Amino acid sequence: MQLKNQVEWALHCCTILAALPDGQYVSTKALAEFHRVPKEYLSKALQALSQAELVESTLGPTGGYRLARAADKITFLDVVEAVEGKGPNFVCTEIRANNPCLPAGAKSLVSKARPCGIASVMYRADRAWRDVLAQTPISSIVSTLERDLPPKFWRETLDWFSPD
Amino acid sequence: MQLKNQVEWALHCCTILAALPDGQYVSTKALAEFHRVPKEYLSKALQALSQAELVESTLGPTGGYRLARAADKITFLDVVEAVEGKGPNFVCTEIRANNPCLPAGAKSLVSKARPCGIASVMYRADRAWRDVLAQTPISSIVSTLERDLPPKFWRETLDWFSPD
DNA sequence: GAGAGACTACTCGGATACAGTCTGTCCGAGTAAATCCGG
DNA sequence: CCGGATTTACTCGGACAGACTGTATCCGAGTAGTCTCTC
Repeated sequence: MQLKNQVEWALHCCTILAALPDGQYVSTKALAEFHRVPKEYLSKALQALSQAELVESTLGPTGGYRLARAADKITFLDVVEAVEGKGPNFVCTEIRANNPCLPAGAKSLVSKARPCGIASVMYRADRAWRDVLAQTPISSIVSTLERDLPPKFWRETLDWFSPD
Repeated sequence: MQLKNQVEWALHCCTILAALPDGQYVSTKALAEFHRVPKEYLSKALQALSQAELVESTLGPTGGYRLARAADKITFLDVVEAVEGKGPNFVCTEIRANNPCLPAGAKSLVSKARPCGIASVMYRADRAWRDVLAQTPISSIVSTLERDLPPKFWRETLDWFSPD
């Protein structure tokens, strides 16, 4: 059970978009070349972000993507769920209802009113995972990058994306 | 990104083993019929538990599985990791090192000493998930089952597994 | 009645098959900026 | 010099293929109880 590669790519692309001046569009091509990942496939991840309304796109030349809202209003969870889906990582198939000792009509014993104890624990864990992601905005990564990377490389990186 | 079905099955099987009298062996066949799950496939999950030394098996007739240690010493995390593997749900491929602005020899900038900020957050979330699972022993589910299920059905269920 | 051998029921592990998802590529349609061309 | 047509560069969406993983089945080898058969 492992998250897709696209999750990692989407997160890196979002931090790039967050680091650049507000409103600057960046093309899929540029993002793909920068990270050395297949352009057409990365495009799928960006489309997912677009559909989740985390980024917005413009067509035509000079087109591309930019964040749809402030970088501190976009969390890791937003990005992960956009790419990976919002479903929990555990799905209860209610196999407890297959207990041959339970009468056929005893659906009430296994109804939503008495959720499966095992599923409850798994859901709680899933929520803990999502909570951490929800508490971390994309902007926080920009800060650490700005602090950790030598200013020279940081400036060159930002310039790399700017036209002319 | 979703956990395997086998995880759910393994957890349910473990709670059954935990609920039965200490040391009682239960065959794969019985567990499979009880949960209405393919026997040969369930057997794979049980083998994984066996390999992780959470359960122990005996061959021959009256053979089967039983818990290898007390039910309050076996956590959800033990079972999940036995079936699903111990690896984190996010793997960092270090695509930040592909930044074309970084000189070829600047490996030190992206070394373990400065872990990728994005990966750090993902690992933190993964740890939060595992922490919840590690804090919940299998025995806790037995308690809630005993409390929620009418005693009649509970007794019949335990009897279902006992030879005689 | 006792002991040796055959039998049975189970686990274990490997081999195999099928479906679904992940990864990656290709192409056509639509769009907006830039360029070109004719008046 | 200006306005309309063409070109260009991008997004978007669908179709497709290959690899990998998850799901499921089957079978043979090994093992421990049980049964049978012989003395």
